[in-house]
This record gives sequence, structure tokens and C-alpha cells, in this order.
Amino acid sequence: MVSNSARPKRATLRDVARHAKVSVATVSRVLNGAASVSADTRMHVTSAIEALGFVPSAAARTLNSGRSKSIGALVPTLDHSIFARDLDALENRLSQQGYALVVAVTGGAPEVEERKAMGLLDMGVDGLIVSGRTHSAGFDGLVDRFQVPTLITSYYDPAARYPTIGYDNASIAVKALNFLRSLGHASIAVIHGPTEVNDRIEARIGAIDAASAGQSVQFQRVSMDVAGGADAVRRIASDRTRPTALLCLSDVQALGALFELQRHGISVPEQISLMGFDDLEWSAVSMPGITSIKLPAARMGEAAADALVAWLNAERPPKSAALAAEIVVRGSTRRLDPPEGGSA
Amino acid sequence: MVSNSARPKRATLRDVARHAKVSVATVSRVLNGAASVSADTRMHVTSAIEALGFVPSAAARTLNSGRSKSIGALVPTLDHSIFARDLDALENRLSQQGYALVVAVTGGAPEVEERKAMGLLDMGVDGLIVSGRTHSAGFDGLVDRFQVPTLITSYYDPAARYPTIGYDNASIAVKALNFLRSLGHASIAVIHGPTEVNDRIEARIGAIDAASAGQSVQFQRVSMDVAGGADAVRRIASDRTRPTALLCLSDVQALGALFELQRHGISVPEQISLMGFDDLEWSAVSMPGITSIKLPAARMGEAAADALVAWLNAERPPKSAALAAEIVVRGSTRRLDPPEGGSA
DNA sequence: CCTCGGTATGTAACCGGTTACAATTTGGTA
DNA sequence: TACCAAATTGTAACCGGTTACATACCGAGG
Repeated sequence: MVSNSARPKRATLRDVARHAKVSVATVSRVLNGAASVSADTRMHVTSAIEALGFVPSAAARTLNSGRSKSIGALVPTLDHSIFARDLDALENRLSQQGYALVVAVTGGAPEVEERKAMGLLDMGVDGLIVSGRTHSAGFDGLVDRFQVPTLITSYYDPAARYPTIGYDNASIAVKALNFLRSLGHASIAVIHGPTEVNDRIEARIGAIDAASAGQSVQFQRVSMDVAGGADAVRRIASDRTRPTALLCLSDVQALGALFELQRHGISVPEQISLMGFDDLEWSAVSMPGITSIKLPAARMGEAAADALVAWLNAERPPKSAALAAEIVVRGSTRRLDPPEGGSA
Repeated sequence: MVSNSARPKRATLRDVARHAKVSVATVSRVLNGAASVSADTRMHVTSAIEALGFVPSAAARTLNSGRSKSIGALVPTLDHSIFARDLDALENRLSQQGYALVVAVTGGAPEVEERKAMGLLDMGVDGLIVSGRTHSAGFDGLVDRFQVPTLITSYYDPAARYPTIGYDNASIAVKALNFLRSLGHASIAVIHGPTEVNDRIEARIGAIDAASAGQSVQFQRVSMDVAGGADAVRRIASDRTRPTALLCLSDVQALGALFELQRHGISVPEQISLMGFDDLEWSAVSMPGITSIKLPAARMGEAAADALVAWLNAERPPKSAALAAEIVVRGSTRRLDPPEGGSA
């Protein structure tokens, strides 16, 4: 148990100066490893610092420099591997560059995002990273007022209000659709989460819808979790004309779908093909493995960190950048047998 | 695209004072809603603030108050639902109380933890939350030097160096073991992740080992992910005398184990019972559902936030608190048939 | 008419660093 | 020995707020 009552106030730079019998400027020089301090005084100062257990105040440094060396991230949730991987990499890269990461969870609600953005800006972050392109007017107003460099991730769109570092959700979704088509699937169910709070999903759906003109593509909107995937299958399983392939816009839903298909005795991929999105870790291990779109979340986190830090240093915004996503083919999808001769 | 070059420096409190033709003190009074400001001047000041787009500097406030209104969390990883749930709740509760959450990921490595702790303290967090009881001497030294309130989570141990808010890992593990025993299982394999970097797992294993004296309990150490669970099953499946139950110390591993058992054609729970830990979301949906220990991660995050904030306000450390964990019984475990008559 | 109590507002010190500029010391040279 | 540049070190202003204390103004009571 740490000692507590009457916490002794920390030593200040002036205390150190007094103790070492030098001026505050000299102490500051030693602290910053600046030039022209004789080895002798440097030693005195160093031992005084040691003796007093001196620790420089971050607030004072920040007040002078005008930079807090911290950046804020607004994410819809932490409890989704794709964001976790992103943030993990982001934090690592930022910490390498001397920045701390302040995290705020929005749950996808615009008003929460605005409130938490206010909190982040109020505490003085040097930059902001948000997920998705769409934000409330209030949010934009805040960014304007605080004049803080702001970056969008998980979404690539060079025309967006802020620089974007992310995926081209639309073309990736079409890529997935075309992959299933190339296997001969013509009746496809797209399983996805809510779109209001998630413009990435919205973009994917929109693109698929546009690309599937005239073909049999149905959309199943469920919750963005394992249970949601199961729900979707429950709805579809009872249909008289079942789709031959399921495209889940998240591997989380794909996992739920896989289990529910098992529960219904529908075998994957023999009776139905299943494809996911994100390439989460279980997709490689599941039985069968789930064909998925591999999104480079970690690379994205790093790229975002680098871009934002560069912006802070260069005083000019980085260019938007798209990250490549690729299809990982596993056992959950198979080529549809051509209609043989035809019972019809 | 936001305007960028030559970012105009933000207005200061003195600018506002000048613009409103009052003193800085008056402006400050208006800002803090303090007493005794005539409605007239208040209005002048307010509109001056509006006109200049004035935003108070967090650094200056912090410098005066000595509190940054931010707390730091050191976690092994973000990419594990149990921490994500914890942090999610933690962030929410903290933000309610006006605190920002600074996250640092350690990967479980003590030297990284120390380095990142230094970073957090250096940036001026008012408090620290760490996972697990065990920390390097360097870490303890830092906490001493900075005199910053520090809380341990995920581990309940009233005798620890810092207050703890978490689970009694040892007794929970024994509870799980006893549950399997009560179903008649005498030969059990415990599947767990690395112990060096994770004292929660270590505590669970130790307790199980002690409680299983003389009985057939084997330990399978694998990686702490889905693939790890699959690995463990791969090792065990080929044994001539297979255990009748698998106890995975994480649901992540349980998921991998479930898939690998399917792959080997071993049915759960008929041929082997499977039990997990954490009660992650898929455990309720999987086929069969996975019996698990439900750890109240979100409640823990909230409790930790409340305890730390109370500490900061009261200047005295909170008492350690244990959170209850309960067994959620699902289809993956079954009562072992009594040895009938006996072929032996 | 003068003092007393309360309200409204201003002045300046202070939080803990950084840094421009001044002052002092040192060493080498004319 | 006098003089100048380089190397050290000190002084004080400044970053942008907060706040103790002083001042100014007001109507009420004596």
C-alpha cells in the first residue's frame, strides 16, 4: 500500500536550482541536454535532481511549447477486433514518436462523438483521429474552432473534409461480391450491421447494391455481433429458395452465421458458401476456415499515426491514402456446380 | 479539407479581456460561472469570447490546479475482448466524471510496461490503472517518484502493493475445476496461455494444481489465442487416454478448441466436455454453447474508475474489492456417465 | 454628511517550466 | 598588458490561465 496522506508536493525546477546553487536556466539546460554546460555543474545539477526526486511538470512544458504531445482517437467501440488491432498499432507507433494516445469511445452515436471530441480537445490533444467519413456539424465546428489536425481512418475518400487513411470500402465490397459470382453464385445474401452509425458498412452496401443490378442479392440487416450473424441465418434458413452464398460484412457475423448453419444442419460449403470481412483470427482456425477479406488494420493504424505526426511537424495536411485489401480464400466457399442438364 | 498553413494562434484570455474592455479576472469569473459579475458585463464578455472563438488552454488550467484530469491505463493488449470490455466501461465512467483515458499497450512485457508507464507519468496523468499484481521494480520506483495513485485490476489481492479491484483468480479457477468434477470428470486437461507475462493465469493454474492433488489434471500451455486452443486439442487428440474434459482458461482458446475438436470428429459434449473462461460473446452462440465463467469485466472497469476518482478526491486510497464471477452452464459440458459395470 | 457592508471589478502575483538577452569568466592574441 | 571572441551562467520576461487582495461604487443607517 502506497503512502498517501498529505502527499508531499513535488520539487520544482527552482528547488533544484537552489539546491544545486545554480540558476533555473542552467537546470533547464541540463534537463534538455542543451549545449554549453560545464561537466562540473552538470554533475551538480544532476545529483540535485536525483536528491530531490525532481520530475518536470508536463503542464508547464505544454504551456510553453503549445504542444501536449498527445493525440485523441474517437472510435465506435473497443470491443471489436478490427478497431483493437487498429488502435493497438496506432498506440505503438505514436508512443514511438513520443505521443500519448487518448481514447474515447462513442458507441457510434453522433452526439456522444461530439461530446467526447469536446472532451479531447478540451484536454488539449494536438491531433484527432476518427473512424469514418461522416460526422455531425457540431463535430466539424469543434475541429474548426480548435484548429486541430484531424484525420479519418477506416475510410478512403480523397474528397472528404479531412484527410483519410483507410480502405476503399465500396470497391472492396464489390471485389467480394465478384469473387462469389466468379464461383458461380447468383443468389447471394449480404449480412450486415446497422448503417446509420457506420458509414463504412453503408458504403459497402451501396456499392454492392449498385454492382448487383438485376441479380438476386438480398440484404439482411442484423446487429453487429456474433448473435447478429446467427439471427440472419435463422431468417434465411427457412426460406424456400435459399441463397447459395452468404456474404457477411464482418467476420464477427460470419462466425455467428457459421454456428447457426451448423445448428440447422446446413453444411458449409457444400450446401451454402460463407464469406466474411476483416479476416479476424478465428477465421483461419474455424471449421471450415472462413474465406474473408483481409483488412490491414494494423498497417492502417501505423499509417495514420505517421500521417498525423507528419502533419503536426510539417504544418500541412497529408494526402489521403488507400490501403489494399485482399481476399483470403479458405474452405467456407466453393464453386457452385453448373446446373447439370436441368431438372427444370 | 481544413485550412492549414500559418495556423492562426488561438485567442487568449487577455485578448478577450481587451476586446470586452474588462480585466482578465472578470473574464475568468465569467468562464467559471463564479459569483458577482453583473449581467451586463457577463454579456459583453460572453460575446467577446464568441467573437474571438476563444478556447481556454488546458495546459494553463492544469498548471494552476495541479490536476490534468486524465488517467492512464496500462493493458497487455487491446485485442482481447476481456480487456476491451473493461476499458470500454472504464472510459465511459471516467469521461462521465470529467476524466480522459490515456491508453498504453504493453504486450505484457515488463520493460515495455515500465517505458510506457514513464510516458504516461511524464505526460502528467493524475492516476494509473494497471492489469495484474506483478510489476517490475522499475515500475514501482516510478510510482513512488511520481506519487501517483495507482490501482490494480483483473486481480483481487488485498495484500498487494496497490489497491486491487478485480477477481479472485485462484478461487474462481477452483470453482471451475470443481464444477467439472461435480459432473464426474476425473481426467481434465487445463489449457492456458503463457504465465510469465500474465499473473492472472498463473494464479489460476497454481490454484488448480493445488486443488487437484492426486487427481489426473494435465496442463497444456499454448498461445493465448484461437490458434492456441486448436494447438492444444491437436496434442491431446492423439493421446491414447484422452481427458474427459477440457478447461480453457480463456474463451478465445475454447473457441479454437471447439473447432479443432470438430475437425477431429470428436463431438462436444458427448465425447468430451469443454469449458471456458471469460464468457465472451460467441460462447452463447456457438454450437454447442460453451460453458464458461462469466467475468464482469464491464463492472470491473466501472468499479476501477469510481475507486480511482474517489481516491483522487479523497486523497486516501480505496479498499481492494473482489468482483463475483459465476458459472454459465451451456451445452458444451455434460455429466459423465458412471462407469457401467465395467469393461475393465 | 459620513461611515459601514456588500457588490462589482481591477491589479498583480503565481503555477513551473523555457528562452532571449545580459553578464561574467576564460583563453588566446596583438 | 590590453582586447576580443567563445564558453558559461544568471536574470527576467513569458506561456495562459487562477485567485488573493485592493479598490471603487452603491444604498442604508446614524
